[in-house]
Amino acid sequence: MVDIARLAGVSTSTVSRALSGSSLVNDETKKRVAELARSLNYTINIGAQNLRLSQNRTIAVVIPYDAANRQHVSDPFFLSMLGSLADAITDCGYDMLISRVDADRLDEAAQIYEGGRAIGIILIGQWQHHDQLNDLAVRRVPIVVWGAQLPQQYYCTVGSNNVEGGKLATEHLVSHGRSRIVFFGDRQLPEVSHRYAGYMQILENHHIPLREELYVSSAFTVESGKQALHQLLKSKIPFDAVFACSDLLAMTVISGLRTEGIHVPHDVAVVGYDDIELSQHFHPPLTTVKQSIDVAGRTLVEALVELMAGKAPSPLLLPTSLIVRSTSA
Amino acid sequence: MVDIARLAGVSTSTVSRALSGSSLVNDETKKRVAELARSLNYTINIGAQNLRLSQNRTIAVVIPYDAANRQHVSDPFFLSMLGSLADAITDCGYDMLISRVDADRLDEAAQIYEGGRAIGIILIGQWQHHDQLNDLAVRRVPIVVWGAQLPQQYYCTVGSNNVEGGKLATEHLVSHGRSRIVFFGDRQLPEVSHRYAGYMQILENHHIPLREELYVSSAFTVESGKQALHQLLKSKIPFDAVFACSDLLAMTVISGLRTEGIHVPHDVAVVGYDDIELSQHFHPPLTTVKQSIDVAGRTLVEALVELMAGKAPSPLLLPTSLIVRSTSA
DNA sequence: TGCAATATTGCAATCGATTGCACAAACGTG
DNA sequence: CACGTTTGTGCAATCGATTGCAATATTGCA
Repeated sequence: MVDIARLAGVSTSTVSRALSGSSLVNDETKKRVAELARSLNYTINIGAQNLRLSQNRTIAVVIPYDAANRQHVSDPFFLSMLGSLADAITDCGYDMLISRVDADRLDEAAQIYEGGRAIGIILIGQWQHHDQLNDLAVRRVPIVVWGAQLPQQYYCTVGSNNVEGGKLATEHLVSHGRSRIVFFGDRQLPEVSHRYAGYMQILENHHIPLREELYVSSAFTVESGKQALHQLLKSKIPFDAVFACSDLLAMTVISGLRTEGIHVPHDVAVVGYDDIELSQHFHPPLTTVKQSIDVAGRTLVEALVELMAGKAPSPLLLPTSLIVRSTSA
Repeated sequence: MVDIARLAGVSTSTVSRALSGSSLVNDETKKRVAELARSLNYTINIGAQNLRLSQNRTIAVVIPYDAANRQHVSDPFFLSMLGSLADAITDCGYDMLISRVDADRLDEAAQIYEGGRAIGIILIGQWQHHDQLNDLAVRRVPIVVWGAQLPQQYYCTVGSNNVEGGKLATEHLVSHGRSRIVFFGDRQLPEVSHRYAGYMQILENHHIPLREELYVSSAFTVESGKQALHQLLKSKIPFDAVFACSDLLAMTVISGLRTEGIHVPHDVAVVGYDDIELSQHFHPPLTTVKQSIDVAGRTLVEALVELMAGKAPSPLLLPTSLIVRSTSA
């Protein structure tokens, strides 16, 4: 900017005003400055500008990760969410910073905000970090979390209606005559526990006994799903349906059953969760509970914008819907 | 920082030095400052620090998008790459900024660098932007592109060996007795054109005539794949294999063929490209050419780091490998 | 021509950090 | 006790922008 000022024979004040289109500057001077800036490939230094104006257009997307497992980012639903957020954040004119934070030190996320790195945070992966997230909210960090609404919650969540989703899937399976429905997922996680609650309620409505042995604990990874299925089959517990907590798990289950000669949906019906793009191209096309990822991304950003504007957006539950395809006929 | 200085009864200079662990500061003072900083939840303002030190630990990942189509980020290979980059960039201690840039104005990407927003750029999506990318390189923007190496190229690319990939797939199909192999993709794109070159060469090696009608142009979207397949089937051109330029396209093709009662691999063998995670869970499990996404992410970052260190890394070709599963027996 | 009103421009302080240099206190030595 | 060292701190300039206020140039009008 100093260079431009010198070449244009004016002060940096004038250059600054000219580039920001201030009406205080002569049109001719403005034009001269603009041309010089273009010819020098000059770009305003955003860091300095942000410092001076103490503004910022960056939203941070934080992904907690387990330092012990060194797990990588690969879950398709998760990645789709990232894509959706990239779209939504860009459309609102913000920049998007992706940050992986040690799950045991989520307060580091606060530093992203307090250090002026970003003006707000979207966190994907509520897991069991409820207390840490509450701490962040108490510190007045503008943060919106993708996940389930819990009691005693001071931070804002956006999530799909997991209870409803659990009900939809279970009701569908029951209405197709299934009664020994395996629940496949980790109910220690808030979102999954809500789905389990929906599952239980439908069973109760239909006077179907809830069997603890039909709860199969599995993390969201393919490896974990394979193992859990293996355990289940080995235990010889009879079942005629599986409600899996993600499409990826559902696909894993279907593949596993197929190698055992168990036919889907004839012998065992399967319903997944998420409706990722590949579910419809899977064979057989997957019956699943849809969470609209596009809507999710947009809603997260909207909630954050509200929060940053000083409002207190209430936790949001997005509707889910059952997509019936061929794994549950 | 001023507050801390006042409370600790020292100057900001001392606070700055204390926090940065300078040996010039008395240990006792250091401790006092550190405790105050902790109790006040103080975090250093990174923007100001960057400005003063003219440093920066941010790498921008740029995704060109077509303003006309408003297409969203959803391709699974692409999303996996994003995840892989997030891992690699974080592991190297950098921050990751995601930026979608109008494909016709890629020079805007230069502003991210020149404006001090990031110290280097990784661009995913070479498409047909060769000239614009060359312009960026000429402007000395540290940029590494995921894509194919082209003649007259001044920017650094990292990509898989597409010619080899094309050969692997075609050779495999030919060796299984297929001779009317449809090539499914858009050969106007550099990477695809290299795969096509490999395809052609293997055909020639085996004295199989190259038939223009077996080239089916399709973009990387499901929609486009469906349409292209529809055209192909309508034209009644006989074929006994398909080499699709992505796993997503391969799955689309297999689904489409199945609804027409054409059996894979008995009637038509199919080979995909990418080896995304879901390919192995697809039914039938997909034979495909693997590009290792983990390696890709790490390599892109390494190349960029070299480039930023002032070296001139040569374009890199990552090896591809054929993963034989059940769609090509 | 003289003076007020208006249009442009520059000076200098500021955002929050870092750091070279000067200075003061404490210490060691002859 | 005087003087050179070592140690610890503070002052003030700096990074690249913005902006209130003062200063100057231009114009309009009596």
